[in-house]
This record gives sequence, structure tokens and C-alpha cells, in this order.
Amino acid sequence: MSLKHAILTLLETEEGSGYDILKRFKQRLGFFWNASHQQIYLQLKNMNTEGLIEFEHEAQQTKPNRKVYKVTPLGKKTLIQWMETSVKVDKVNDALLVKLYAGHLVDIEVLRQEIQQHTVIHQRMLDTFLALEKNYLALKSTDQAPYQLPYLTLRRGILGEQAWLAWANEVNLYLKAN
Amino acid sequence: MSLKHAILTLLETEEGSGYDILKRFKQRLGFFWNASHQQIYLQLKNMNTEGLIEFEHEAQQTKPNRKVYKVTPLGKKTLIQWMETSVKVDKVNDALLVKLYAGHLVDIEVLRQEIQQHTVIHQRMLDTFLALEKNYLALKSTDQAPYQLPYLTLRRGILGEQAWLAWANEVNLYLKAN
DNA sequence: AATTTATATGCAACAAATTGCATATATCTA
DNA sequence: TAGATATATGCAATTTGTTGCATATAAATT
Repeated sequence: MSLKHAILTLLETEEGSGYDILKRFKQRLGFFWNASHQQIYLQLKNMNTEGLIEFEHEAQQTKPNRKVYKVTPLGKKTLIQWMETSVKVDKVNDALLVKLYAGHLVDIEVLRQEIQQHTVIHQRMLDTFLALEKNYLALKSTDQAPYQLPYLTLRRGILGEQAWLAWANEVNLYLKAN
Repeated sequence: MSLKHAILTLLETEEGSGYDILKRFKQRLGFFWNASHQQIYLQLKNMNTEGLIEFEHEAQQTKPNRKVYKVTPLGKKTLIQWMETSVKVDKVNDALLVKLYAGHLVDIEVLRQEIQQHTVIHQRMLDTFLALEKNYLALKSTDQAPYQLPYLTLRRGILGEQAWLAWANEVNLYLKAN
């Protein structure tokens, strides 16, 4: 399981609540790790039981109380052990490609529309990543240093989305010609 | 759920046993859909109960008996309905990127090795896809016709793997420099 | 002769993810 | 002022996927 390790990663450098973790997933790991709030809160609970993380209640005047979690020594040890164990190549299950594969069953317009919908989303993601890259590249090199590895993951997002969009162009050329 | 629809897709044009489906997943959809034999056999059983597919026993002299499944009219209707309903953009959960993100926790050599392992696998996949493409492109255009849509899914595999490898190169440049 | 790979199917236990429900306050927007 | 969005957390039921186990034959390889 890796949701556990993804959460440890997000908590290791900076403590935070379940809601913080949720935001960090969206903002920082969103394009390579996705988790719902239900998953996150449950995991945090289990990880606390396992002694990987601990929390303190933080009362807030205006908003609901937060449980602020931080990684325990055991949690850090567990994370490092996982880091040193190789992971499998990411399993891909892409329903859109299944559809295209069986595209002969439906009107070509159905495929066209679905590709179009996905293109909008992928283009938006690429734009987001390019904006993040621009911010990073604008930093002085001393300020860039701590973000070099996250920047490499961002590059994966950029190259991945560009490849997706290039592919969508090929598909559109085919769909227009038919 | 889409395993169900992926199986319907594979059975729609050609009947087959669970083992056949397994092979078709590996050979045709392997780079965009993965399923274990346990998953497949269980799904086939459930889909049969739901009336989406039906089977006939096929006795074999030498090898174990096969259950040869085919799609029922209800199954085909279900598949077409799914085809016409838009799917979500593929959820990505990539453990390798989580590791890279938290790479500061381990020796850079650990990252280097893991990237190297993954590169071998991705390169092998790209080679496989390029060989399949070569076969397709060698066909006369009349013979290509029925495979145009599967070919587009293959292009996704090719562009995706090329993008992955291009990214790995960037990562290696960084890892060597440090 | 023994081992591995391929053919062929399946159950059971467990882990993980999704979907739906549930609550409560604050701020921002139409 | 009503509704949407953001903050903040969680349970329960169901669906999906993984891991381990189990069986049986045949062909190919070492």
C-alpha cells in the first residue's frame, strides 16, 4: 500500500490535519496521487493506531477543531524502509482507451465528444503545471534547491500531459477524416 | 466499474474462455488495462449471473475443459450504454513519483537504481509497441481498416512510453549531476 | 528425470477504494 | 438573503483489487 507512504511523505516535512493533507494532495501530488477525504481520514486513523503518526487537538475559535498530525520516529523509519524497497511499475487502467478500442460499436460523434471533454481537462492540467514550472524557474537557484525533486515530479506531469494532448491530436485527425 | 466493460469489449467480437480473455488482456490491452486471472474468472462468473454473458462447456481431450463465453443481447446493450456514458479521466496513483518527491530521505543511489529498473521495463514496453506498430503499418490499407481504432490505442502506448523515457532522461541528468 | 512454462479454472481472506450519508460553522457570491 | 464554496471530520456499506492457496494436465526445456 502506498497511500500510507504518500501521507507520511506529506507529513514528514510539515505537520498538518487531514484537511491539510487533502489540500496538499490536490496542490502538490494531485497529478500523480489522488485520494478522497474519506480515504485520508480513515488512513490517518489507522496510521495513528499503528503508531506511525500522532496528533494533538487544536482548538479553533471560528472553525471546527483540527487534529494536527505529525510523523513519529516509527513512522519515519517505516517511510525510509519503503523508500528503499522497489515499487512495481504503475498499473494503468484507462477506461477511455477501452472505449476507443471498442469504438466501432457507437457513432463516431460519441468518441469525438468524449475525447474533446478529456482534452479540456488535460489541457487545463497542463496549464496548471506550466504555471507551477514558471514559478519554480523564476526562483533564484538557491531557492530552487529544496524543490529540485518535486520539480522533477512536476516535469513528469508536464511531459505526460503534453504526450496525452499530442495523442489526442492524432485521434482527432483520424476522427475528422472519418 | 470498467473491468466488466473491458471484458465485454474483448468478448464482443470473438467468444472465448477466461484464459483467452486473460491472454487478450496481455496481448491487446495490456498497456492500458491490467487484470489478474482471479479477477477475470470472478467477473465472468458474476457477469454470467447478471445475464451479460453465457457459456458453453467445451471438452478437450488433452487439456482441462474450457468454459467458452459469449456476450448476450443484454450484454451488448449494457456495453453500448456504457460506451455512450462519459468516463472520468483516468485516476493516476504513481508510487515512483511519491518516492522521488520524498527522495531527500534516502541516498541518491537508491533513486538512481529504482529509476533504472523502471526504465528497463518501460523501454521493453516501448519496443513491444513499436514492433506491433511495424506490423500494422506493413499491412495493406484494406487490411489496416478494421484495426484503425485499436491502432490509435497503440499510439497512446507509444507516445506515453516515449514521454516516460524522455522524462527518465531528465531525471538521470539531474541524478548524475548530484 | 526433473523442472519450468503453458493451459485451464476457481475459492477465500484481506486490503483498498468508492459511494453515500452525516454534521457544523464561516465566508463569499449572486 | 439564499446558495455556493471552503473549512473540518467521520462512519457504513458496497465494490474492486490483491495475495495466497488449490488442482490438474501437457509440452518444452535443462
